[in-house]
Amino acid sequence: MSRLERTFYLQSVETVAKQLLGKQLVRVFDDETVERYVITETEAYCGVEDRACHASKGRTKRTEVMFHEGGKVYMYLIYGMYWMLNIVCEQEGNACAVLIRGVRGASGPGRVGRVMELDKSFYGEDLTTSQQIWIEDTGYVPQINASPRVGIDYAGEPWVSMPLRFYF
DNA sequence: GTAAGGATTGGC
DNA sequence: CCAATCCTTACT
Repeated sequence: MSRLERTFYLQSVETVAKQLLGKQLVRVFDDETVERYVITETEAYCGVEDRACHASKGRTKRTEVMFHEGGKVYMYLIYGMYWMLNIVCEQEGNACAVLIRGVRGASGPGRVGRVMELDKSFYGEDLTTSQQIWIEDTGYVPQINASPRVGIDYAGEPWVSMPLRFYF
């Protein structure tokens, strides 16, 4: 199977979030062990206007990579213990990203980061060139379901109600 | 410098 | 229901 290239990540964040379902994350660990994880759940975060998106806080050291062109990894620590894996999308400056909320065998974004042994060191990693993590097409196109995003009540309307969580 | 809170999880 | 645990942001 082939690694997804730049053009895939430059599509709209909502499109990427849906298209990532069924694709597989490939992770090469330090001991050269290779593991593949099929993506089963994602959420789209849409730039500086989306109050649920960290980029709405402005371009800071933490959110910097989200302002780059699509295809890079945005990692951040939540509740002092869970590393979240996000994929930056769209053109440079749009500040959009897709949160990987679940893979086959690991339901929940915190578990995804733990199972794949991801942390701050992956911040800014480029999925089109990295030797440690990338995404491949499987040819499988699942039936997609959508619902509001989880854990962003603070964002208020209309963001809290928008169906930007996708799963199958 | 200090304080508040979070795109969660697992245990009581 | 609630503690764990630490980084980022907001304010003094």
